[in-house]
Amino acid sequence: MNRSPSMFDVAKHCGVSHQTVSRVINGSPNVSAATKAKVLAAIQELGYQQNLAAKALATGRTQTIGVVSFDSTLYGPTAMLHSLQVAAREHGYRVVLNSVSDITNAAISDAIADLGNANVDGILVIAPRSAEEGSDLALNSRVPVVFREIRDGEKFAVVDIDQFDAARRATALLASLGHRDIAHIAGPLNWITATRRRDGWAAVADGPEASGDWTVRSGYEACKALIASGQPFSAIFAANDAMAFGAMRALREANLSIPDDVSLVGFDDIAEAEFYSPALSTVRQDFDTVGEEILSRLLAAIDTGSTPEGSLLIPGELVLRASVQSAI
Amino acid sequence: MNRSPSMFDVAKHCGVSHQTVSRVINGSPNVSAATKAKVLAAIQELGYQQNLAAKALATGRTQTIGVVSFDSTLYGPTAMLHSLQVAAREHGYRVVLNSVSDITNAAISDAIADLGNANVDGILVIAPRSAEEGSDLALNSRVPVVFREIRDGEKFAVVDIDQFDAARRATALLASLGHRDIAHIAGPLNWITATRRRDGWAAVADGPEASGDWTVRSGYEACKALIASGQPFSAIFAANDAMAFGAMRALREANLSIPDDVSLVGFDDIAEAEFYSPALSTVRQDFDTVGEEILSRLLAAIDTGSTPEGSLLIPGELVLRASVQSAI
DNA sequence: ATAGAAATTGTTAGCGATAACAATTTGGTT
DNA sequence: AACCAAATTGTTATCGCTAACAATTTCTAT
Repeated sequence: MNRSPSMFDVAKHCGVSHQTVSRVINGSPNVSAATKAKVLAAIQELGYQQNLAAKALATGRTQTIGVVSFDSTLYGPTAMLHSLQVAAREHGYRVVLNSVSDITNAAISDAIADLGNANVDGILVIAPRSAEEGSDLALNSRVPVVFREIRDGEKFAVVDIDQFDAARRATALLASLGHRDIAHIAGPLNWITATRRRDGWAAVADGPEASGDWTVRSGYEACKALIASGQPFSAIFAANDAMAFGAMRALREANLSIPDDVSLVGFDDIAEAEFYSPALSTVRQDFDTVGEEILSRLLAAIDTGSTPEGSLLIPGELVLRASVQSAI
Repeated sequence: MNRSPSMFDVAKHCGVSHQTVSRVINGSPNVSAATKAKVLAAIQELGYQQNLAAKALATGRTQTIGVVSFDSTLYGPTAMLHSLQVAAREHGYRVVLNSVSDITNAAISDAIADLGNANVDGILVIAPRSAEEGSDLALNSRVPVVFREIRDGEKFAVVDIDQFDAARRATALLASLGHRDIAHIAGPLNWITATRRRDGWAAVADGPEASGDWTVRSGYEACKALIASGQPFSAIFAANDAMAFGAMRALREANLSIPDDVSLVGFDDIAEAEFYSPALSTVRQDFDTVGEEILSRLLAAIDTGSTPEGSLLIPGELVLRASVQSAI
């Protein structure tokens, strides 16, 4: 079992110094074409691969960013991670994942700390944040951190879709169609995202409210509860498409037609939404832009050695489909 | 800008040698309780964090596995990655992601090579594999690699759901209900998974066939094509739930009732499937088990320094719901 | 031809940890 | 009290790379 060749092996193999090999690998301009070719050939021949640990130790950089994600197959976290990966690869950065299975501040702090000594150059927290009171998020990271979501009052750098505004506009759309009683199926209210969307709804509408946990089933149950409550409503704004889909089933079972009896709006614009019956009106979130922006803020902080600051809110995009109708 | 404290700083701070600090950190049994406490206090006070790059350089281990995943929000890859992360964390391993955006052998080879010099202890390829002819997958990795899917003829270690068998059983179920003409909506046939499921269907049934790209829309189009072809069928086996959902819409538009006119079976058992109208019969894949098995094979190879070998096929689980009915 | 500048190469010293071994302290027996 | 073994600590070399500087070669202009 012979160990992998090092720079010295390559250097010896073609009669130069290891530093010259290093120069070739790192694209230094001051290497003659002849030696460069020689070195490259030796690298090829020996199957040399750079040892990143050694490089990291020498430079203090790893070209790796840590990502704190949420361990689930929910659409939001999944799509966000996907977009981020694409952005990271484009910028030549690797991604180390550290997902939390619950979104408490304690769990997220732990994840950040763990990534901190995994020698990443910076950290991106794309996991949803908890709305529950309790301990603050202790951020004693030596590397810059950018969030996708922060609590009111926190001063960390953040890039997100403007959840409140998007929800407000979605609800306002229903109101503008003449709906007076607009119900809401909220997400789990220990998620900040869920509270933002709820608040956006509440800023415009007044109507019955129930909450689920983002799943289809919970949307179904929540909608049944809304119906059973006896409170009138002619429209529902659901905090995500999956729950809206569950609501569709509940409405159908109650012999309520969409959109004739009840207009319905979701949130996310998942691929299926267009194919629901009827096609679902919803809010599209541009995760690609969020990914690019959040990463570029982090990279800027890494390069300048500064602490990332400021917040960027990207508007959601209303997508109008057959599930809404004028109330008149 | 003072650099992070090193072991030497901690050692000096409490008057021991750096090696003793190392022993405390790595839980060596031969440290007196008194010094241990002293060191721990100093670590706390200085906010010392271990430098993983240095540790990796010294030990040759990183406690990190590389994962080659597929860059998408499709259910399969997403769920697989999720399960894997959970398993990795349980075993104390970090995950470095390197996703490919196309599944050619070339792209996957590159991703493996890149992870290879990212100093990972082992590599897991959970990305779907391409069925297209062409260059073989060159596996010149210095660390062990386990796959989630291999081509016939490849001799790499592999752990997967038995796609062929699951598809065969799903189709056989329809046949046992008296269906003679069972159509198939295949996935993209440049995916091995799609060919396996198609082959499983073809092993039992004979009927019209169309193929999509896993999306709802493509299932809708494929089903319309099946209907337009005029060939008779009383059941459809779709290669995933999303396409089955698209097919539902096409059937409804053609005034065909499910399951009275056409029985329908999908594949994946996504959360929504139970709430389709009618609820969709499908095949559930136990990704958690795949994740655990694939990881434990890799870790075994890492520990023993051996090359991983052998294959494990985990059966899919048929889930029977309202979308199928006897043909009689 | 030759000095001086520019380009190219080589040498040495860390980065922060572990491994292997050496040195010291502690404890138990006679 | 003296001695040996066991437990605890310290010392030095090393992992593979880059940074900083030193040395050499090559070119250009007189």
